Amino acid sequence: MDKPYAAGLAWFRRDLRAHDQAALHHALRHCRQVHAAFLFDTDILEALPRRDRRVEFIRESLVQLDVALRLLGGSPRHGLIVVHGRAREEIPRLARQLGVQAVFANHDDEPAAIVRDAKVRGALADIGIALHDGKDHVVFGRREVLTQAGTPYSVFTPYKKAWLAKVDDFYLRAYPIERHASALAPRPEALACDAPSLQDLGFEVTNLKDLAIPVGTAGGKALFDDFLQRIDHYGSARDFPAVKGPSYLSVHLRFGTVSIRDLARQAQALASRGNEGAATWLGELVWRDFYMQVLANFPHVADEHGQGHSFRREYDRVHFDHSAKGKALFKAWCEGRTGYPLVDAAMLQLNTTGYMHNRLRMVTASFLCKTLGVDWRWGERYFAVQLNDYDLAANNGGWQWAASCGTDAQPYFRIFNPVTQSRRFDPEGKFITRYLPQLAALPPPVLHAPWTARPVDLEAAGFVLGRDYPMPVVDQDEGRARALERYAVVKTAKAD
DNA sequence: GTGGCGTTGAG
DNA sequence: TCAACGCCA
Repeated sequence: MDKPYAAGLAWFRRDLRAHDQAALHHALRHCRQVHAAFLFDTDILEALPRRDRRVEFIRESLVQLDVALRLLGGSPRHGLIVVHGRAREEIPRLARQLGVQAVFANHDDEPAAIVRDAKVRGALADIGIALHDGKDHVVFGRREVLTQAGTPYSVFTPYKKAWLAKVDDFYLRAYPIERHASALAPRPEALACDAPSLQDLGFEVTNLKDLAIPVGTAGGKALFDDFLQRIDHYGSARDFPAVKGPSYLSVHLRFGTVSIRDLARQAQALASRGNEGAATWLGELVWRDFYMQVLANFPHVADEHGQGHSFRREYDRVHFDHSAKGKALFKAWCEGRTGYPLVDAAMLQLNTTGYMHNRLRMVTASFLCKTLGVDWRWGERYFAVQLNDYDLAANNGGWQWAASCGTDAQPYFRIFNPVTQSRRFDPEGKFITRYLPQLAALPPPVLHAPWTARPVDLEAAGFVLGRDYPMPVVDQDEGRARALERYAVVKTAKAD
C-alpha cells in the first residue's frame, strides 16, 4: 500500500497498550516511520492530589508499554517517547522535532479532552501537521447506535437491544499491529530516556503496590484470565461486596491496558454458548458504551470541569442543601462517619483503596443525594478524585441515575434504604467489618443499624455508641421524607 | 479466462 | 461480516 506520510506520531493517552490499538494501527498503516509518545499533561496533573494512585498506575503501565514497543520494533531503540508539559505546546513541539506530517490519536469525548484536542489540532495545523483521530475505547461510540428515528438512545434497554443486534465479529476484531510493526521508527537519541519517576512528575508514591493492584497490560491480562475462571457465577456473585464477584478490570478499561474488543469478544462468545454470567457481564460493557454515547451526544450533562446539568433539565430545579449543615453532612459522608455501617464501610473502601464495589456506589450515591439532600455533583466530584477507575461518562451517568435526573434514571421516589441494602447484600456483615472491625463486636442483626441495639447488648459487647461508632447523622425516614419534598418541584416543573 | 482460496481492510 | 484482490491451477 502507498503510504501518504513519510513519518507520523502515535500519541498515546488512555490506550496504554501496543496491541489492538486503533491510533497505533492507523499510524503504522499510513506512515513509513512511526514514533510513539505519551504526554504527562500538566493541565491534568496540576489539579490532582500529590498522592494519586492513577498517576502511579499510568507510570507503571508506561514501563510495560515501552517494553512492548521495543519488542515490536525489534530493538531497544524503539522505545516509547515520554514528555511532560501542556499538550498544546508539547505535542506540536515533539511533532516538529520528529519531522512528522501527521499525529494519530484515539477519540476522547470528555469535555476537557475535546477542548485540549481542538487546541492541539489548531497548533499542529499552524505548522502544517494533521491530527487524525478515530474510535478505540468503545465497541460503538458517538452516533453508531441510533434509534429508528436516527436519534441517540437515552434509555438503556432498547440501546442494548440495538447494540447486540449490530455487534458482529468485525466490530470485535482487533486492530492488527504486528503485521505493520516494521514501520516503527527508532527513537532519536535526544528523546531517549526512561519514563519519569513519580518524583520527577512532582508526585509521591501511593499504596498502589501494597494494594497489589495489577498494573499495565500484564496486570490487565492476569485479571481477565482470573475473571474468566469465575465469569459463570458473575450474575449471582456481583451484588455482594464481600464476595470476589466483579472483574476488577474497570481501571484497566480506563487506561486502555486491556482492549474493550478483547473483553467484549470473549464475553460475547461465552454468552452465545449460553453462559449467563458472561451475558450479564457483557451487559455491563454495554452500559459503558451507553454512558460514553450519552456524554458524546448530550454534552450538557458535564462541563469542562466535570460539573454539569441534569440530563433531564427540570431536575436542575431540585434544591439541594448547600448550607453549612449540608456541607457538614457531605464531610461526614466523605469520611465514612454517617453512622450507617454499609455506607461508611463503602466510603472507607474508597478512601483507602481507590475502589468501590458497584452496588455500594449506588447505595452511597443514593444516600448522599436523597437521604442527606446533598447535591449529587458534590458526590460526583468526590468520586472523580478518589476512584482509580474514574471515568467521567460512567461516573456522571451513575450519579445522575442515583439522583433520578439522568437517562434511564430510577424514579425519584425510589430511595435506597441503606439498612435494607446492608441486610440484603452483606447479611453477615463480612464486608462491613473488614473496614469497621469494631462492629464485629455486635451481633449481625444489629450490626447493620447499631443504634437499634438494646443497651444490654451494647454493654455485653463493651460497645459505646458515639465513641466506638457514630450515631446516625440523619434519620433515614426523615431524610427520605425531605427528599420527596425536595424532588416534588419536578412535578410542577415538568410543564416547562 | 475463470473459479476457488487465502489474505486484507473496514471500524 | 462482507467485499475486493491477488495468486495459481
